[in-house]
Amino acid sequence: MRAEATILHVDLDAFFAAVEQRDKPSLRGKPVIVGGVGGRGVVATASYEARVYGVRSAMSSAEARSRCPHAAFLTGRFDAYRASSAQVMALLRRLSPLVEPLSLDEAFVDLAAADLDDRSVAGVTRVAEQLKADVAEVTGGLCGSIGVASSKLVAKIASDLEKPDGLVVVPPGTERDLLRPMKVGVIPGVGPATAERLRRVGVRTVAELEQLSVEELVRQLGQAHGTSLFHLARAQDDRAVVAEREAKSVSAEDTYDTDLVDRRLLEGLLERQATKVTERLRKARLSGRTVTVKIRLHDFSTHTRSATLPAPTDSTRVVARLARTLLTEVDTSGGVRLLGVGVSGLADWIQEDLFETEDPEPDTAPLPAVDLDRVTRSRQWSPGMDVEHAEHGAGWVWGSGIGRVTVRFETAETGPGPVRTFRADDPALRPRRVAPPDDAVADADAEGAGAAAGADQRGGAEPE
DNA sequence: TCTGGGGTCCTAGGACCC
DNA sequence: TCTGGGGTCCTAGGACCC
Repeated sequence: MRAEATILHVDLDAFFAAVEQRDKPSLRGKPVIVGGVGGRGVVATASYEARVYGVRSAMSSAEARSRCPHAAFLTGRFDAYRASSAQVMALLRRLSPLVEPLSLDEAFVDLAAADLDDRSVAGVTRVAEQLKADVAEVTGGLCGSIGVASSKLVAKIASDLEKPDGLVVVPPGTERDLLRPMKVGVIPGVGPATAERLRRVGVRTVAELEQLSVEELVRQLGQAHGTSLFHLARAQDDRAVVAEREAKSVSAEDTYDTDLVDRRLLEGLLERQATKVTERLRKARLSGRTVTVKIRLHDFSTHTRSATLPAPTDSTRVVARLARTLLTEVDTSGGVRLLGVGVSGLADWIQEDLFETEDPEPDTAPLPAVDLDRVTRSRQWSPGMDVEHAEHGAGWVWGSGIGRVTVRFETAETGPGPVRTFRADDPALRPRRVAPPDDAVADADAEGAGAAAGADQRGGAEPE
């Protein structure tokens, strides 16, 4: 928290809907709803005319339609939104080099890094008023709401106070008085689950939140969330405006209008998503080590399965194959409503390039299928393990825990491949229950056996 | 016609290292 | 022999944000 109100938060009003109304004059003054129009769509943005009818973001499109049947329902035109967003962000960067976009329609600007001679409340108010005028001009009439304060927390809350087309500057020193009467939910990070937990200990407002000790908050909400909320309740917030944030993951997911059961269809859809994700990775010159498959079943329960490769990849083949294998770990026989593929553990593609070999198409080398029925020799075994841990010609197989078997796909030709853990009850695994071979017991007893297995699991394979 | 899609961050447990 | 302790990596799930 600084002595001056130099953190500015801009939030474009009903952004997607506003772009539509700007581009299609016939929609102006009418309720416009942008979002999924399919059977399972939800509202991304509702114009203020639609909000009158109680239509809100994240509401199902079906409900929105019953509340406001005469609204224009549109699927998003994201290229148009991106273009307008870029215009606004460019404007912000002219104001200050320190701009942190939070999404297409929202950003923090650090005015302390701006070339400003008057940082008084009156001074930053003039800056914000000019900015609003500039936004309208460059975008062809879009409105934004602005909050300016001594911290990110208060600037963001302030930008929301007079929406749409709002401007609130919070004078330094008055932050806590502003927050105290507000519901705890105004604090970013306090969603329905946290609000409910707090309600159960008698806390509804920020003033009441202030009464809780840090120990009590940590007990209720965990270390990170508890301590952070303790400080935010007191308007203590030193988070910096960070201009360049690196992506941590890239993913694609789709919800289907009907629950899907057909295995081949699911695999095909997974493949398509893997293609989308890896194309985006390559475009961003990124690659990643961890592949995650997300599956939402008919009952809306959501499951993820992930596996980490020994080296980063941006290969469609590798990601698709691993995704397909991961899919087998979840029982989808009841029907799948959502399927998704993500890649995380991102690495800089350029850096990886330095280690590229001559092979122009390393992706095309097929990974060997590990035939678990032919697993013969136990590599590590400990009493009580459900599944034998073994190695065989096409790959290493070993246990990383009771009831689990980890396989590394690796051959002399392909080198280290993906590592994946199967559950003992995985139908794809069909482990044979065998007595541990003598040498495995000896290995397990021997000192250093664990270390050797660990090196392999790291994707090691490199000789020490 | 309940409940999108793209993300981020945190927790917790197990394995493993030193 | 009756049992370390800190740190990291990995996986699964959940809360949250726009």
